[in-house]
Amino acid sequence: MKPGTTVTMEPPKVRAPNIRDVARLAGVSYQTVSRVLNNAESIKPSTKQRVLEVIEQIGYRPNQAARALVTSKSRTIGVLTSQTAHYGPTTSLHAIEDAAREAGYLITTTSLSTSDQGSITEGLEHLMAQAIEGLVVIAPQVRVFDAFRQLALTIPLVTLDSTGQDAPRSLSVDQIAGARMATNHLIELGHEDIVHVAGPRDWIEAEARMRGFLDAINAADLRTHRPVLGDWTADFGYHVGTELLDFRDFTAVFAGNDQMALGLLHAFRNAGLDVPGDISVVGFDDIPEARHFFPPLTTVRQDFAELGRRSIALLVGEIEGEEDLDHAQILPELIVRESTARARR
Amino acid sequence: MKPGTTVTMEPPKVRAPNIRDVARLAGVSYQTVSRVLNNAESIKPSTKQRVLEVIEQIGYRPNQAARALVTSKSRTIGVLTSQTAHYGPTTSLHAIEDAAREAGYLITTTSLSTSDQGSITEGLEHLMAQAIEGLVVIAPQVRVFDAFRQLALTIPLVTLDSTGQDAPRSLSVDQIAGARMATNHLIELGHEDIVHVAGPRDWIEAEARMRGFLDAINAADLRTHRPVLGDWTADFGYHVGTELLDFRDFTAVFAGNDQMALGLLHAFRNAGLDVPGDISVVGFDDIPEARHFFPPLTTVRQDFAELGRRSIALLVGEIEGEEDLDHAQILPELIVRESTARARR
DNA sequence: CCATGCAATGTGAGCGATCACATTTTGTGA
DNA sequence: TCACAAAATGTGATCGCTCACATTGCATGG
Repeated sequence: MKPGTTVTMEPPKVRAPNIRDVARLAGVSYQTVSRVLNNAESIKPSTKQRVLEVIEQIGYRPNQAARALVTSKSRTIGVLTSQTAHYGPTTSLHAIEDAAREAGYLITTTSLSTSDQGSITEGLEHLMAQAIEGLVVIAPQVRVFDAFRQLALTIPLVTLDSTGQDAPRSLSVDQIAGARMATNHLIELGHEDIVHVAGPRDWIEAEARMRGFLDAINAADLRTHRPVLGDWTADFGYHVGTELLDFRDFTAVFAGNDQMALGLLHAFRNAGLDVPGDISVVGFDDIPEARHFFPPLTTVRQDFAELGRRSIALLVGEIEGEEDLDHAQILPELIVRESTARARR
Repeated sequence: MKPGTTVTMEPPKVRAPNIRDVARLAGVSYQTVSRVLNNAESIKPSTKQRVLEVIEQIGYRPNQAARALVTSKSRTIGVLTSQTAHYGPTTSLHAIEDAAREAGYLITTTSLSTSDQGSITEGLEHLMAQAIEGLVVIAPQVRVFDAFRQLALTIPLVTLDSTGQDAPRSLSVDQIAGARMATNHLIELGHEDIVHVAGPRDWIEAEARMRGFLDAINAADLRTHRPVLGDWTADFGYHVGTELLDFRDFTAVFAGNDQMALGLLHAFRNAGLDVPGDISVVGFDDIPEARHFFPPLTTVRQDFAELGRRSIALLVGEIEGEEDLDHAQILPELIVRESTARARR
C-alpha cells in the first residue's frame, strides 16, 4: 500500500479578519480593541466608537476558540436529553436554548438513544470533550447520576427531575403533588379501584408520579394493585389497556403521561366501553393535543417552558458563583376535561 | 544540567493536563503525542501504546479550543430549527445529533421562537459566532434563505425542505408525491369535494403539500376551494373544522399534518358527524399517536430519522469536500387506517 | 514649572494545540 | 562496511486572543 497521500488543499488566501486587523484600521493597539470587545471601563467613547465602526465595516467576528483557549471558559452549556420526541422535554429544550442564548451561553445537545450505562457515559464524555461549563439533564434517568459521579465531574449540574433529592442541584415541577392532585380528583369522584399506568422503572419522573399516586391512595385508605410500568408511548397504553380489561376490576386509570392515556382511550373504545361513563382516565403533561382527544382529556399541566428557563437561570447563577438561587418547585395544575366522571356504582 | 539538583516543587496548579504533561510522562516529545492523538502513520506501535497509557492514566483530554484555533476547524455543525415541539422536526433533530456525533462533529442548536426576518438573522449570527462549519436548517421557512444570502455566508448548507429547488443543497422527503398520494387515495374513494387545510404560508413544506394536493385535484379534473392556511396545531384544526361545516360542502379533508387532522376529527365529532361515514380525513406525518386517534388516522408516513441521518451525511460530505453526494429524495408512504372510506352519494 | 495621580492606551508573554521543517534512528542493498 | 533512503521523532513558529504589567497623556495643585 502506498503511504497515505495527504491531500493538503491550499487554504484560501481570504483569512478572516482578526483583532490586529481591526486595530490597524482603527489606529489603535490590539489591546484597545480587546477592551472594546470586553466592555472594559477606561475607554474613551470616541475611541470605542471608532473601533466599533471598523468592526462593523469589515465584519469582524471574535474568534471564540482563541478566547476560550486563553480564558479557559467555553461559555458552553451541555444538555443531555433522552431521545424522545415528546412534548415536554422538547418544549423545555427550546426554552433552555432561548434562555441560554440570552445569557450569552451556547448550547450543545447530546441525546441518548438508549439508557444503558455505557451510552450515558459516552454522551457525558462527548459533552465534556467540549469543555462545557455546566450541564442540564432533561428527563433524567437515575443512572445519569451514577455516570456523573463515576466520571468525577466537577461542573455545575442542574437536572429537570422531580424529587429534588437525588441531585444536589435540581429543579422541577412538583410531580408528586401533581400526581396526588390527579389521583385525589378521581377519589373525589368516588372511584375506589384506580389503576396507575406508570412510566419506565428508571425514570425519576415516573417514580415521582407513582409516589404521588400511592400517597393519595394511602391517604384515602384505598387499595390498589402494583402500578403497571410502561414506556410512555401511546402504543403501550393501547396494549396495556386491552390487557387490563381482561383480568382486573377498575373504574379509573391514572396514566403517567398523555400519550399512554390516549392509547388507553383507544383500547377502551375498542372494547365497547365508554369514557368517562364506564371508566375515567386522567393523563399527565397536558400536551396541546390532549384537549382534542376523544373525549378531551383530564390531565395535569406542567409548565415545561418555565422549567427550561429556570434551569438556565439556576445553572448560570451557579457557574458565575452567585448566591441565593431559586430552587423552588413549580406547581402543576389539574385540568379537568371530559375523560373523568363520577364512578358508576 | 545535574540531575537531582533541581528540586521540582512547583506549586500544584489545578490546571488540566496538557499535551506536554503527557509527553513528559511518556518520555517523548509533545509532537509525538500530537501524532498519536491524530492517528498519524509513522508512529512505532510501542510508542503509541505508551502514550495512550499515560493519556488514560492521567485523564488527559485534548483541548478543543486550542485545536480549533490552530486548525481553524471547529468540527461544529449548527442546526437552525423552529421552536415547535412537533414530532417530525424533533425526531430529525435527534437523528442529526446521533449522526453528527458519530461523524465526530458537535451540534449546536438554535431555535427560532418567531419567524420574522430579524430573529432568523439573529439566530444565524449566533451560530456563526461559533464558527460552525456547516448548517442544517430544519423545517425551514422561506425567509431563512433570504437571511442566509443576506449574510453572504459561505459555509455548506443543507435544508430539510421539500421542493429541493430553492437551495443549492437540500434534502427532503418528497412531500409533493406524498400529498399526491393522500389526495389520490381520497379521489379513488370517490370523493369529489375535498378540502385542504394547509400549513402556514411561509413554510416550504406547507407549500409542497399544497402543490401535491392541487396536482392531484387537477389531474382528476376536480375542483376545489383555495386551501385554508393553518398553523399546524390541533387547536387550529378544531376551529377551522367547526367553521368549515357552516359554509362549505365537502366529503373529505386532507390536513397538512396529523395534529390539525386531530382537531378536525374533534370538530366533526362535536357536530355529530361520523368519520369516515360522513367525512373522510387524511393527515400527514404519521406521528406515533395517529394510530390511536378516533378513528385511527389515515396519513402519510415520513421517515424523519432517515432524513436527519442523511442530512448529516450530506453536510459532512460537503464539508470534507467529497463528491457524489446522495441528494435523492426519500419517498413517503401512505398509511391507510380508518379515517377514510368511500364517499357517500 | 514640575511632581503627582489617574485615565487611557500600549507591549510582551503565553494559553494548548498543529504545522512545517529539522533531526535522529533504523533498515536495506551494493 | 557504508551510503542512503525511509521511518520515527524532535524543534521552532504560529493560530487569535486575554492577562499582567508598562507606558503615555493630561489635568491638577503646591
